[in-house]
Amino acid sequence: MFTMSVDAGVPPVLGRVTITDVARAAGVSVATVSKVVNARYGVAPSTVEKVMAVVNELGYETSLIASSLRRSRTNVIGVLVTEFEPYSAELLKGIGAAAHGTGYELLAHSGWVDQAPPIGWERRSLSRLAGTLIDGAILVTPTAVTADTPIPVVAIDPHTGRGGPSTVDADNVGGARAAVEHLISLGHRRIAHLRGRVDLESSYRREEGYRRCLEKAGIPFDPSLVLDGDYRREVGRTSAIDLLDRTERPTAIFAANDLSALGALDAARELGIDVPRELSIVGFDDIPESTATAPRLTTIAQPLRQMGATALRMLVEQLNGQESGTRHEHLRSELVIRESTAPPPAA
Amino acid sequence: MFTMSVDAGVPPVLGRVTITDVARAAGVSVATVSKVVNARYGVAPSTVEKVMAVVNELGYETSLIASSLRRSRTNVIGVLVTEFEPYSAELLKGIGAAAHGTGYELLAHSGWVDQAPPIGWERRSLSRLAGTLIDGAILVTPTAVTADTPIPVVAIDPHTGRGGPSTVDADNVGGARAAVEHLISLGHRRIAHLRGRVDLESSYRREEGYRRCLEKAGIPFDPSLVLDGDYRREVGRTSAIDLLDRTERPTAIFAANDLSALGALDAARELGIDVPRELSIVGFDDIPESTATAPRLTTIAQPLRQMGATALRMLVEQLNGQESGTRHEHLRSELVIRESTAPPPAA
DNA sequence: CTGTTAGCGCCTTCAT
DNA sequence: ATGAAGGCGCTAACAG
Repeated sequence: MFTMSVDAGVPPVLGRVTITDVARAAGVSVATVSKVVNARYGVAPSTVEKVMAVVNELGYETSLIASSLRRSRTNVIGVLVTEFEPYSAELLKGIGAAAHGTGYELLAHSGWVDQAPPIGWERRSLSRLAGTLIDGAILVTPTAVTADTPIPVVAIDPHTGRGGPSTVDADNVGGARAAVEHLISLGHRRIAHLRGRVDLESSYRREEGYRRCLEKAGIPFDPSLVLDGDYRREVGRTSAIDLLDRTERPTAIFAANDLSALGALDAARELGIDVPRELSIVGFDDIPESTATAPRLTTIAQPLRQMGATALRMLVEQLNGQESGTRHEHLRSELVIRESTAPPPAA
Repeated sequence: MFTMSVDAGVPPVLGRVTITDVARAAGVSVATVSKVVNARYGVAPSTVEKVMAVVNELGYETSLIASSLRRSRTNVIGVLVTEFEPYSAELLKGIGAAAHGTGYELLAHSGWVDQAPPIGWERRSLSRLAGTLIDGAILVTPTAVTADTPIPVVAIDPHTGRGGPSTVDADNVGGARAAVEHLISLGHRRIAHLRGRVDLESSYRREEGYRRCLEKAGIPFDPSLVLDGDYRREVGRTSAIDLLDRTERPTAIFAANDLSALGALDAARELGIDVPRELSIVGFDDIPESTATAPRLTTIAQPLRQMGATALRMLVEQLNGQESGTRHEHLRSELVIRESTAPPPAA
């Protein structure tokens, strides 16, 4: 505990310092301490001084939990994620940067560290934190948000864009089409797809973009070329191995996100398949990790930091009552050509 | 609020659903609901069923805050950071990965979004969350931790390694020496240094490594070549501009972390100075962003994910009472040569 | 098996 | 100007 050397004859306190400890040490009531700490009127200057001295000596800080249980506002915004992976980490950076000057602290919560998050996980998380600890929340890739949340909410890349809370996402269909168009323009015809998380809208949109683009180019859709990537590296790797072990393997893979694309890259390396000479790979997201590989990943860049920042600003507007209706912010995504794509082998 | 269509004649509830709402709707006492929800013994099966039905209908979840105020344990580990930037984001990824299977949820807290964190910021954050919300904490780059914290704590890259809580860090002196040796071996003699945050031990160690290495190579130490980088991109940029505007500018810069190295890269680009032909830059950390630049950054890699994972494991051991004494884990850092370093211009 | 009671730490009337 | 009392939502001990 933070019991430092106590000069003024105040006895040290065991455990966490509470308002009661301060009150006892200062010889006043807890109510008075509360008033002093929260700068309320009606306390004699001499009392204020006395109490503050004890507060400093004991290193007292009001418990966020206790006060939030009592108060209505906490000035804390919650960021609810299933996991801290590169995607949510990027959003967090953007959210954090945008939080400067708003007066809100940030609390990022990751439940479900043990189990896979069930559909609707965000409801549980929200229920556990809302109403008391946090004033509003940013939901990262929620699966089943409804409109009637207990506190203001903004969802990033949610399952369903309409009818629910305000949302932020990037152009998924357009991005996917740009990715596949790029591959087609290089000459690829056998293009596989590593699908995203089935509980997310973005997965469907990206697959839709993939199919539409094939269709437009007159390439027949082959369902056997679409496997699960689940937005995860290991799943992407496994599916890619399946794909690449076939006698007539695809010459290109469009992965629904960078993580699964990195998994595909892992697979190619393991199988001794050269990227991009023998296999082209395109990802989606543009997480920083996508430049750390050799070859560097060609991908569809989503403005993740900006998406996070936008979500935070929208939420703060709601919290400050400046904005009432729900908004749906769509940001642009764009093709970033790096080193993982090339024309297919001459074969 | 999560009031869904209520079938069993339970009236909808306004605001967050509390245990009282459930009790009232189910026609039992709050104590009984609590027992049911927490799977305690001594409740009739029929009652359990009845209560659970209402719980599901109303979408009730126990408030983390209220229960943590009452209980001693919460099974939540706090990660206290000043800011969500690339460094702490990497740690968070490692911490999150290591949390799988431990039974602990994660709560990452960033206070100080408005103000610069004062020395000892971690004490306030800890006081606000400890004792109730979180069972233990990982402190990221704390500035003045003492040994007597109210809850078990592990510090990552703290101000002082000894006498305080358990710590995790990487080899700072060795890393810095490797960086500067690399530059010297390339032929550099005028090597500048962008110093880190003055409130952190790691800054001193890296500067120490820099000076020792110069000394060993017989290069006189020039204090005018050491400027503040503050571990931040913008500060690194400003200082680098100062350095590069001089008539006799350095041929190489060793930045105390990648962020300030990226700032130096920004500065060079603005001034039209070619990296690495006219200026070499070495960073420290190996955040994913260090590969996203052109040229890619040569840097000292700290195993950030692993550091986070180690910290989590150490903390869990403390929480489970398997480990009592404080430990200091030192991980290795290593030079990663990429594209931002080359021999100095022939001049 | 169920309900009543007390209290976690804090803030807010409302008396004094 | 100060303090006593009630209550936020919940759980643990005890009573019935």
